[in-house]
Amino acid sequence: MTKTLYVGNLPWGVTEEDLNEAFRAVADVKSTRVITDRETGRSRGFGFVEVDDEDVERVVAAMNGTDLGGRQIIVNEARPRQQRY
DNA sequence: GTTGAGCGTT
Repeated sequence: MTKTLYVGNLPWGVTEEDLNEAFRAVADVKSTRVITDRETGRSRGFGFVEVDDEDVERVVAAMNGTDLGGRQIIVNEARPRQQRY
C-alpha cells in the first residue's frame, strides 16, 4: 500500500524529478507530482510524493524542514483529495 | 519578467 505526502514551501523552479531525487534517498518513491497552475503552467510551489505507507513517518521525519532548492520544505501526510474543509 | 500560504486531475 502507498500513502501520499504533501510537500510544501517549494521554490518555483522545483520539479517532480527534484522531489524524486530528494526523497528516493530515504524511501522507495512510487510517484511524485508537482502541482503546476492549470492555466499558466507555472509551479504553485507545492507537490505530492507517494511512498509506501510504512515509510511515510520516516520520510516525514527525515525530510520535513530540510533544504530543497534553497528553501526548507514542508513534508506531511496528505489529506484525502475529496474532502475540502 | 510577478507570488509565498497552502493540500492535487481525471
